[in-house]
Amino acid sequence: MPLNDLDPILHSQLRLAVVSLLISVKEAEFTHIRGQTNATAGNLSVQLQKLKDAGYIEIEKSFKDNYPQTTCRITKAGIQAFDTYVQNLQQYIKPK
Amino acid sequence: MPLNDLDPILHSQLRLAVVSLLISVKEAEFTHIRGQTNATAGNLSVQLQKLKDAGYIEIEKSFKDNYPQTTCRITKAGIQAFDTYVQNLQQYIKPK
DNA sequence: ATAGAGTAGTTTATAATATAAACCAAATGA
DNA sequence: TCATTTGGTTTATATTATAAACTACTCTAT
Repeated sequence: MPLNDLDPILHSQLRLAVVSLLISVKEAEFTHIRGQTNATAGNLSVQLQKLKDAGYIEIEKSFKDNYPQTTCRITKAGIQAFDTYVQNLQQYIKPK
Repeated sequence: MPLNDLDPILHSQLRLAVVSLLISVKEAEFTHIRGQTNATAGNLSVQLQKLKDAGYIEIEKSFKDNYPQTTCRITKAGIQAFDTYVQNLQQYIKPK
């Protein structure tokens, strides 16, 4: 079994954590993701943008209680990419 | 269950492939690893050095049929680090 | 009303990483 | 003999991740 390449968009601790989280909750706010991942706001902002550029998540901006609110949602492509990533990764980590 | 940090030495496709390979075969030559991973020689050279610096592999240089030969072997620390990495990674990729 | 602190981010600069290109030394083959 | 090949290493460059600085508000207390 060959070692397939790992999607570089997902092979990043923070982006993987974000996608992993969104896979299970479907939708989450910036601040919540920040809390769950312990990322700095700047880093999270950049990485969310990359996930959006890759088409793996959607970002919706609104206001909640007068404050800006950024809501993230996983896309079909994101779920698909995650599944493929996990499949490929198994080849690296499963005992032979 | 919290998302533990992933060892940055192992969270690199090529280094992970190298360690994964060495875990299963115990010992391998530079050229063999290069063939299995499709890495360029330069990249592999650098990454092997990093794994050595981290104490995850041993590198032994000798000559075989007049040509230089670089043999790599996993260390106890390498096995331990890989196990921990896999454990932590499971939190990211396993379905919740 | 306004100064100070806090919220929710983005942008930009820097540090770290990965990768490729160039190079080296010796061996082999035409 | 000189061009190629083998088996690498070193160095330069592109990519990534991260932190620091900044923007644009809001809230609270005076």
